[in-house]
Amino acid sequence: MPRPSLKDQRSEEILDAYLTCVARFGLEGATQERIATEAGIKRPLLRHYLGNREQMVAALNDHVVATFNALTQDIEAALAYVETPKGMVDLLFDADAENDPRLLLAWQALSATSVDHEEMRAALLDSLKRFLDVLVRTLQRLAPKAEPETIRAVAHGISSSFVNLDSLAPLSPPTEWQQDLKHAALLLVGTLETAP
Amino acid sequence: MPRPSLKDQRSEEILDAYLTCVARFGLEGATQERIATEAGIKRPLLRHYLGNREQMVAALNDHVVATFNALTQDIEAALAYVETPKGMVDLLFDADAENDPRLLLAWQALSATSVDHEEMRAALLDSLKRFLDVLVRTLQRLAPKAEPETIRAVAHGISSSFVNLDSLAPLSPPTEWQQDLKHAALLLVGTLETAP
DNA sequence: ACCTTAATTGTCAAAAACGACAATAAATGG
DNA sequence: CCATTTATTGTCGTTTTTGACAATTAAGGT
Repeated sequence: MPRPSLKDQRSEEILDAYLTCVARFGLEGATQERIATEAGIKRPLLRHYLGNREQMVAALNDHVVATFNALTQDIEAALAYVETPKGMVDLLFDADAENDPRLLLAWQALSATSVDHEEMRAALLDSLKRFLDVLVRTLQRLAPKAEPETIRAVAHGISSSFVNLDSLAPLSPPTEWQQDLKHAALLLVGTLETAP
Repeated sequence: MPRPSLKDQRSEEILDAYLTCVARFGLEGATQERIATEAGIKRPLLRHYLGNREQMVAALNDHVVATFNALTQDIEAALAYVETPKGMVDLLFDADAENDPRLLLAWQALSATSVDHEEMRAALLDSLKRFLDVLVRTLQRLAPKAEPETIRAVAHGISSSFVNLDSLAPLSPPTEWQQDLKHAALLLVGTLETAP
């Protein structure tokens, strides 16, 4: 048997470096040189692992979508043990504290340029739908009496605050904003409890 | 006297084309070729009007910040005639309906790469602060009894939904999401009325 | 030790992008 | 009509980025 391939494992590391560059310089600003430097390798290795540019972008999109979906599933699993809307917000905004913003920044960079690539666009949109679905289902469980439309609105509002938390990170905003956004999410879920 | 200069007027048009490209391809994806094509001119004209790349980026940042600040002032002026929190949300999310998403998309693209350029970063952050300030002051006027911290939270929540509205546009999301986000904003301002 | 395949690097050519300058056309006041 | 300044385009050389291939090194099984 020949030498075993570390391609999958290595590809993950390189995709992570790619993710870093896209979050920092945007999709087209993430040159192969920058990615290679970030990954600590030589440029031709990128080709060896991820192929040409088009294939690289597709791989990154898959990676970002898969990571985001995995995050969604982790959150869903954790939310199963939550019994109150407040606990839900705590979980989301504490989990995000230890969550590096690169993922959502890259997600946004990809979605901004996904107009041309239908497949990418669909996958990105689907990943967000999954996230929203988890929020909606959890809210339905925690506030069964609430109107479905209200639950959808709350889920979207929480999602917006959740996303903004990361997308504002490059501006190094005042630290209070983080609490303000969490507070907003708390206010939103609070509207479900008092519903008739 | 020599031929009169149309530089200011023309620069605005070109900056608008620049804005379009940045919203679509990101900051580093907005090549001079694409901008020139979008503006219907030849590439060397870009240099004539906006200078080299570094100067172009600075000019775009100024333009985006100025436009965003102008939008903020317009909203502030319109909000002066609003008497209810619901009216405020109506105004914001109706004004945004006729508001093309390019501005906020470019704003985000700039902010994502502003880590290196301190001046840009400060201006972008300041423009967002102004917007939030307008929301806070309006909410203070419409709900004088509400806690300052709650008002800040509501303002941030509304801002998040407002921004998300545009940043999701490239994914062509379901049209209901637009109403869901507005609904979330309504729920947020609703928490101010019932405050003791 | 040998063979097979992966990992890694070197290198080159083509294309894209940029910066800079020259040259031409156009318009306005005198 | 002339002079002056702007608007516009053409074009060159350089740098950056990419695609592609060859060559070398390394690792594991037999």
